[in-house]
Amino acid sequence: MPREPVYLTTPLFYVNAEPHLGHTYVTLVADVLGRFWRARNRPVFVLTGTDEHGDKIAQAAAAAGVSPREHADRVSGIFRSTWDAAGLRYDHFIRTTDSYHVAFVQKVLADIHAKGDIYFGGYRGLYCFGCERFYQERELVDGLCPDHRVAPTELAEENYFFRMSAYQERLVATLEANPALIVPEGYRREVLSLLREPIGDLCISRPKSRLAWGIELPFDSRYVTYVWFDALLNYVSALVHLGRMELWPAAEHLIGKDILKAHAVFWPTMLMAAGLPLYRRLCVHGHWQMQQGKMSKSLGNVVRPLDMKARYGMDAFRYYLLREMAFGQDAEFSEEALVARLNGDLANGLGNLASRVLAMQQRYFGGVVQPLAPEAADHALRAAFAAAARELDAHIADLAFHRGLEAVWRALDHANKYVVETAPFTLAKDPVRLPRVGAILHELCEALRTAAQLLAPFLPETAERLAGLLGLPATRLGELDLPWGAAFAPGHRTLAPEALFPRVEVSAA
RNA sequence: GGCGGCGUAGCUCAGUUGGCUAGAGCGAGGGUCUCAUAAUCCCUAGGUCCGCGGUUCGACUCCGCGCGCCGCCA
Repeated sequence: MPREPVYLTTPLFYVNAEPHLGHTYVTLVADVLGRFWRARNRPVFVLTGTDEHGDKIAQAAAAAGVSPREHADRVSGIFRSTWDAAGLRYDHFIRTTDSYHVAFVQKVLADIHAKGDIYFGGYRGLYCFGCERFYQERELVDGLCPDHRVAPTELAEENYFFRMSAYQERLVATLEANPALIVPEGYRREVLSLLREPIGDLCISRPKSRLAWGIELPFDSRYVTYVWFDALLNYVSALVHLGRMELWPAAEHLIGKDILKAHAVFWPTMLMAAGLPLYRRLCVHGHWQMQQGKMSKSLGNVVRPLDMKARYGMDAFRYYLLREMAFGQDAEFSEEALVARLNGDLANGLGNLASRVLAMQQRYFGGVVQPLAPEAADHALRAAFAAAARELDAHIADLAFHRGLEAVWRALDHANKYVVETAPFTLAKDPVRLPRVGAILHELCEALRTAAQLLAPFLPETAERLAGLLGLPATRLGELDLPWGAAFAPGHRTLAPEALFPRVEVSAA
């Protein structure tokens, strides 16, 4: 049976800032889902990249005394190298300045123009030359530009407009017919509520006299295309370029709630105009609120992923982000909470379990795994892990990463309890009971192996290390996916324990 | 101003279609084991479930109003 592919996308990151927590979170989610579905034998493709056109980029480049292209090259390179260094995987990295992307955007613009869904029209508004942008009345302070404190000029400008309004009705009908098109549910309702009002048409051009750093309109060289029309098309242009359009209907866009409207209104109507099917799902996450603590103040509240990796290890950082945020809702970021998760869940929970099991295996049997002889408590342990596996799958399909991890930890907690209740360290004092001790430890090795398998998409380094300590140096999850009892052949040896997660002292900050 | 979300133990939150004495984790306090990363395990919190009304045999869970945060839109 052919497996349905999963095409995951992150937003294209605007090259006006270096990678911070928001960029990192969504890229991490793409990485985790990619690993998760690959492990379940579904074809996966992950796309990320950078958005490089526009006013702000041209300004930043000018301020730095370089060309827009040079500026974009530099920052785009930082994004790419950051994801690589952080171990966040993607299959293709697209830049909106890539020639194939530019060509594709122009082709789509030409097609929609020819079809009659792009028209030329006038626009009149209040323009601030300092900001190089139009202002709404309500944005002004005492009638003045809030930044420059000068009165904006009333300016009339002619531009091209995309006939977005023509697709409003169809979009509403589509959303109503597909309850899972936008998740979590709250965001779908928000979009439907937004669509109760006329959405109007979308201005998609800027005269070159005002902005030259963009993709030229194929039907009028005096203009470049503006923002979203350029950036959104990346999701398709990359596939066209790579000859992978069979992935298109499988698209699952991961975005932050700040760009919901662009992805839930602009993008679907653009696809309709372009004659393409809609994406499968739009997955909207909340924002990380920065705690105004002393730690982050000096850093300007910027959390840099590689700093976190250096300080706590990438897996601990990954675990914290996934465990602490309910996908869709806002969450607060704090290093104290990260350390609490690291010490409590990772070190005391998972890490310590591995240590005690491997130490006993070593001490009592020289690392050699003994035969199984399941009793009631053993069956209960197995059941706990079987339940965790089921719950994990259900929660991840729902993007509830925090619930999925919680389910795995319930099983790990059960295993720690099992150690105390079966007390192999006490039984070991009586040579007659040694076979039972061996059987208990075998059960626990299976528990650890199962944990490694379940956690691999979330904590890839840890899963690999744990498998190695168990004497199963398989790096591919499939090799760990065995029936309980099948992983350790007679004579199999485990290694001496080593701390998976050293505790971090709370005062260190 | 319109629409939507949220408001549950110190903290972070669960609480399916309304129903037995409202739960978990962390923190805090007490205890235990000793295999382990001074870790594990056990016990302990008596919280106006934002407030006020209403529907109901019965509401944290439904309805209305109000208050407080937050978001989107105008």
